Amino acid sequence: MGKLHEPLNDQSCGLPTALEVMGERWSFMILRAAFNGLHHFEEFLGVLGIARNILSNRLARLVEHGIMKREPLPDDRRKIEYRLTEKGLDLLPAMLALRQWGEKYGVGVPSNPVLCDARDGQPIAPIGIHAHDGRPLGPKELEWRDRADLGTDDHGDLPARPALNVLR
Amino acid sequence: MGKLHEPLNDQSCGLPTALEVMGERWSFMILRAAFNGLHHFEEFLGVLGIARNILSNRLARLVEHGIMKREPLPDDRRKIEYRLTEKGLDLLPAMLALRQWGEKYGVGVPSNPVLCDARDGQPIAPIGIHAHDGRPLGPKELEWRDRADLGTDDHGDLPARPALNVLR
DNA sequence: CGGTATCCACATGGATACTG
DNA sequence: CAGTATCCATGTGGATACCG
Repeated sequence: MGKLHEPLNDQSCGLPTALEVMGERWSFMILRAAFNGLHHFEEFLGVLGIARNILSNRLARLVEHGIMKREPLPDDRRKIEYRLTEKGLDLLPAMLALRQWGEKYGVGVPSNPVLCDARDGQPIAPIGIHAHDGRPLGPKELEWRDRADLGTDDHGDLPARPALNVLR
Repeated sequence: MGKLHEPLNDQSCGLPTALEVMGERWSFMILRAAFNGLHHFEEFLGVLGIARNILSNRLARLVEHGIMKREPLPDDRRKIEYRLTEKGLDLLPAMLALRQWGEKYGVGVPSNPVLCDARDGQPIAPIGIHAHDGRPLGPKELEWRDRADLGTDDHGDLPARPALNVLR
């Protein structure tokens, strides 16, 4: 395979950065399991049906990237807990957005469990794009702008293609 | 490598579905380029620095999955345009969520171009989780609930782990 | 329990040449 | 221009045995 562990050739966009960590399919599944409350090596092993060496490798990589932390339990130092860090928890919106897309276009089976507002017990709203005033925005109300046009100077991301011309 | 093209062993969650399509790193990068306005084989080729055969393969797969469509131009049938479908466009929130995460924890360079509200020109709000009334929710205001508890019956996703116990 | 260490299968990816 | 066809390198993943 190509040079998988060289950083992707793009320094100015966050997407390649995210991909470098999440680009491996098992990392995603491990994260999902972690979000659903799994903490131990053998739990992941059983639930995911992943090989030991791969699980070991992926957990180590997630820890390296600061997405999960590894803590031996005080009572039995052989027992180890893996927990999401803040950085890992911050992946929740991305995970949910992907999951919702998969539910919309996949087999069509809404999945379980459902993430709910703890206060009223109601399911959360679909992840979407919102203006700063909170109004939800459809793809037609969006446009690309150069950051420079907003006041701050910056470098390019992709060759300037300011229009979301994907929509006409 | 394992059986990469067997569906991931989970029928009731949308995340594996999404992963099956987006799990390949190049697919992500191609999608990003498409969202930024690229439409042609050689454009992708030049911008992404991907091998011809891989690009060909990934484009075909994206078309297969209904995420992009391939249309020969009426004037010159050799020229082909690749465009995002509705299904592809619906990946935008997930892409943005990942990108924002990457920007927050990556090299820290905010990327270009910036997606803005076409009406007021202001950058969109960060992708986040919202209650049905629109109020933004932090991780501590979230909890997992079984779908059955909401009225509709359903099957399991992962072994029942209703609590987002990741947060305490 | 939570890993390493091996060994092996094969998918992904790069480079390059060729084609309609 | 938009691909195929080939060849080859290596990363990902599975199975299994072993270890502290």
